[in-house]
Amino acid sequence: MAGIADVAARAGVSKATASRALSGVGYVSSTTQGRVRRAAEELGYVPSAGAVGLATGRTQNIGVVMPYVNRWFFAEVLEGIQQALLEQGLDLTLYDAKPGSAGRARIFDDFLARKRFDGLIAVGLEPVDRELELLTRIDRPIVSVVGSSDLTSVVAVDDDYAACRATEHLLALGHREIVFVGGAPASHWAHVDQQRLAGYQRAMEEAGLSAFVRHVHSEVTLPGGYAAAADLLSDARDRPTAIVGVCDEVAIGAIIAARRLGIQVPADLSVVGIDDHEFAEMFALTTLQQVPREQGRSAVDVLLSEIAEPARERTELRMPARLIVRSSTAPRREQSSSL
Amino acid sequence: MAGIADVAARAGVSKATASRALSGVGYVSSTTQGRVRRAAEELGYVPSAGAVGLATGRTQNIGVVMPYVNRWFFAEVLEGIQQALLEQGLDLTLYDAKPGSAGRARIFDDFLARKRFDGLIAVGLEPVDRELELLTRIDRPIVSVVGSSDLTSVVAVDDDYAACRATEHLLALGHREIVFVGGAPASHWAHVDQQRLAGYQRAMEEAGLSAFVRHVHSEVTLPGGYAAAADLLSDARDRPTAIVGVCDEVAIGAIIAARRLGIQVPADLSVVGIDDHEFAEMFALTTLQQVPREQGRSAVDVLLSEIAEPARERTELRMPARLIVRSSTAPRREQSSSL
DNA sequence: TTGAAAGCGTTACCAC
DNA sequence: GTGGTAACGCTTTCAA
Repeated sequence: MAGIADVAARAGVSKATASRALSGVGYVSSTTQGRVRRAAEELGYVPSAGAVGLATGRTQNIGVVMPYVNRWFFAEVLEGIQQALLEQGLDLTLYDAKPGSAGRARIFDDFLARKRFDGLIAVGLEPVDRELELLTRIDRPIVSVVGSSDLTSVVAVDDDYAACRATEHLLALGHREIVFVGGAPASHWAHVDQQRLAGYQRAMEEAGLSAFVRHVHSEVTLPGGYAAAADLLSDARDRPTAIVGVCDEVAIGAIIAARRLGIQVPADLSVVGIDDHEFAEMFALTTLQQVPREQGRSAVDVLLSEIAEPARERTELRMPARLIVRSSTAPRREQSSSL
Repeated sequence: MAGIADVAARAGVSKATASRALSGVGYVSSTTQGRVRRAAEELGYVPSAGAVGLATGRTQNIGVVMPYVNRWFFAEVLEGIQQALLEQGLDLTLYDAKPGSAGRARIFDDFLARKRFDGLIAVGLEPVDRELELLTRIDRPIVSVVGSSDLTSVVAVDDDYAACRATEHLLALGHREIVFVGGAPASHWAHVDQQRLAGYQRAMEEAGLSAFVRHVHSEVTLPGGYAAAADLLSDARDRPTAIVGVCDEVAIGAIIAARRLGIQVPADLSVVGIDDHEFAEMFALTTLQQVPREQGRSAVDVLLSEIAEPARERTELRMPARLIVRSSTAPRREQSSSL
């Protein structure tokens, strides 16, 4: 375990000079720098992260808190963050804070307080009040991905717009009986669900179809969408002609359910999602694309700026989703039952 | 930023005593301990991780390296690890090392060398030689999840057995034309694919059906299985009556492909997977269950023992998968084409 | 049972 | 341009 003292000794300089030569901060003649570098190389010198942290107050480590890692959106964001941090030579400490779990309480009470990071990225956290307060105490820059927050920077997609655009797409195809599937009453995804539901409602209202607004709850997962749609579609009499899924996973669940019931997609039923999930292509799903990986990268950019310049005011980056038309949507068909 | 000195001052003792009182190591009278604890409480004292690390040589942090986080198995393992670590009050630093990426090289060259962790869990890594060498240099306990390794402890499912069992299940149902789907020629999943393929082959051979052994390559993802199966099943003439998927994702892709081609599962085609993926239930998939979350937890157990007792010899934990019969498999039907 | 002081490995300030 | 040296915040001997 060669330390900087060993490097200095071998290069015939002081620790101070060695430090400067290695970090590139401050004056060093290029010849000594060369000598020091070589010495470090030869000794296989690796600075001790703990010591650097102690001395500089910077841990070179970013914390990431998210409630799930096994769901597409979260996993993608995480990968985006990881990649961006890697390029900067920063470590990433992961905190998996499942809503309501004992672990979550522990994370907020103990782990975050330890502040083993220079900044924090909170993905889809939806903190409750107590948690929010603990978060503010942390005194490190925080950026939220997904949702909204008055006290952190935010990187997210415009959920309201996405759902509205999805609904308009169906309306333009002549659909009227459009139901919005997704979002449990007490979802920890609350903000997003709500925004997307609102966008759907707005589009319906603007089309003068307030009376047709219909929202079916479901767990926000593929099996959840499957179950909800299976139920919704089982009654042939008041079956909608189109579905807006709160996200692609739910939409795909709905497509699978429809197929099992012998309902043709898109001939009998149009389905649109939001995400552009990795399975979207396979199910020919029309969707509003967001790129969570990019959101992760952006979150890192924003966070690093705030770390570099603490006085900076908070940023809010809200990206528009782009409509991708595949073949899960089609014009409303004249139905025999419409007599 | 109250430090231990502040706590000591407030409690009217020395830093040394305060340290002992707080950590519970060494002699302290219970009255002073009480006083110190209270003082710490009142000041909201939180020890500086960096300083503790410097002084003790322990970072209270575990590194986790995996090639993906957005795939079911990896995400589940990660959650299991995270939970177990959380309970122990340990942090988790994540390194996402995509095979062949520039980031991966960086992780091995720079990040792991920094040793900001007391031990390492490598999930499905399949390191190449150079990487293996770097890994051994680290001088910290390492446990591998998935695969095999002579120089680290291993926690994994018995892949050969699982595939063999899956195949036997189909054989028992009367199937002969059983094809194994999954595994690209140069997969970074190589070891697992290989073991499972071997298990399938063994079962076929033992049943005297060596001539029927057939392996179709596919990317080890749901869309990959879909594509491979769509291709495999398109030709009605030499269509198998059963498929063993290298994992559930591939198996489910195959089921979806079959349905789209109008092939009935399980009437015309039996499909069995390995995993018990979260979607397995929804597709009524017969499968060999492994519980990656448990593997993650076990990996943590093993690792912590090795950290506590460095001389300990390496452990190898290989768990058997359990057959779960749902309804994607059925007895081979007498076929009209079998005339 | 307690306290003083010596590390742990860097960085950064201030003379030289 | 370079070298002392004091932090950084904690743990851990060793004496008292």
